[in-house]
Amino acid sequence: MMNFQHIHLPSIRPLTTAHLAQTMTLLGLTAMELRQKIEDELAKNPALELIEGRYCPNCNRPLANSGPCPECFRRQNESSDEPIIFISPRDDFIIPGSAVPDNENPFDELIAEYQDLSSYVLQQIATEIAPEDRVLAVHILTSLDEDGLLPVPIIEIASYHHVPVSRVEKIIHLIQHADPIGVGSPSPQEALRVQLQVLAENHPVPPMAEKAIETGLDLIGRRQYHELARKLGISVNEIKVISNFISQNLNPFPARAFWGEVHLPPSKLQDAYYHPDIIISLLNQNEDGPLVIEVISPLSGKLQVNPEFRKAISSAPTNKTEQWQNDLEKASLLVKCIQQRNHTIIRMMHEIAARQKEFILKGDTHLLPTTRASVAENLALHESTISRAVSNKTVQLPNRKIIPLAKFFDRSLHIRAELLNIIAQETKPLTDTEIADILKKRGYKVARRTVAKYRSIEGIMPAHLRARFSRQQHKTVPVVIHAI
DNA sequence: CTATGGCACGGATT
DNA sequence: AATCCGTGCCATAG
Repeated sequence: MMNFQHIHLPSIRPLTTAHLAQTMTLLGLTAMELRQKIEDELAKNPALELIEGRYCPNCNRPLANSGPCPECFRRQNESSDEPIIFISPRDDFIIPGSAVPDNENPFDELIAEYQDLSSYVLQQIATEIAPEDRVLAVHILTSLDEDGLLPVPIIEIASYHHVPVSRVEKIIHLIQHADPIGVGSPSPQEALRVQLQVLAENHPVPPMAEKAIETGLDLIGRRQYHELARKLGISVNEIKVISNFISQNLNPFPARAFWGEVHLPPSKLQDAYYHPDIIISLLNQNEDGPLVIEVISPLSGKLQVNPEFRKAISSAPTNKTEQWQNDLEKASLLVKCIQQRNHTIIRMMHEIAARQKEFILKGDTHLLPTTRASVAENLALHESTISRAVSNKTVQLPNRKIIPLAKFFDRSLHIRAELLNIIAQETKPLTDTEIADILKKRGYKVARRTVAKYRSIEGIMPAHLRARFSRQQHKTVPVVIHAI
């Protein structure tokens, strides 16, 4: 049923245990980790060679420019509505917002040139700032770091332009309330505080959340709920609600697409955001067309066993032959394993895309609960293979949000999304039992107790605490700022 | 008496 | 084998 004949990849033969072991290891790596690994190997193994330049990783033809191989692309495009899927070398990502222009240059030109975070924000606030403050705004915006925070002290900006600090502060205030909310804040705390305030205008927020952010963000980060609870004089559970709420609804780094549920060390998290492992987009922005799936290969050159080395091995000095032989084997093994990895990921993404196209296009409510095991079964792979392939990886969706690949396997996401809908539309605060009933009517059979759990996961407070907020008019503010 | 959270159990998933 | 998740039961708060 699936046709991969157009993708030229090595056939799958019985593997040696070494082969298997390494394939497994590589499969669990993110694109960026793989890149590191390859660089390490290149450095210490003379038998391995990277030919610089652009080659199609699927058919090995040289390519004129970056992006997909036109030949492979065309061939797949012919086969109707199947997803178009290929390995895509991308070592030169430019992420919107990460480019920090040199602010020596004339500002307006820069703005025109960079379609990035700075100009995006400036467009929003342009009409609200006095012309003479424009330079200030641009200075601030071009000084933002890649997280959307302002690393420069306000005083410095003020004295540079010989204006009072209060005037700079006023502009920062404006910037902070543009989308993404909190951008331009001097610290994560500040960004969270602004987001919380804006959110509180239209939605219930947990009591004491602001206090918690101010006094104990680091404690929340380290999950030391007990200590914070003591400090604020509230229960540990309330802290948990606050913590959930923050990670679900707020974003300490306004320029980043997601934060929270993924508990990776900061450096890994950053990599995950800037370098997704897979990119899904639409062909010509057409919602009815096939999905285009790029499996990122972190190096653009061609990785191969150095033919010179292979030849030279017969004339190796006798005390080195064993060493060289060893290098040669390891090199060819690595190359094979990387191909194997790509092949597996491609097959898996093909399967996932076929099952979850609705979710990819329309969002959380359309996720079909799926297990890794069932995908494994369909592809005749072992469950642990899929587990490896899924873990730690991130996907960029057509809406440019980057999510963990594991989200495709969330058992309850669609129900939680529906629950979010219900609560967003409620006129009076609904109790858990009532929500459970509504969900049941809509085809989701869940126990009342489970509704409570979902609420907690989503950082939503119990009915009696939602009460006093609920009559507020609903502006068109999304319930969840940086969900997905 | 009602709504909700804590704990713990068992089955599914990794 | 270890972990995650949905659920039932019970205690507690309002």
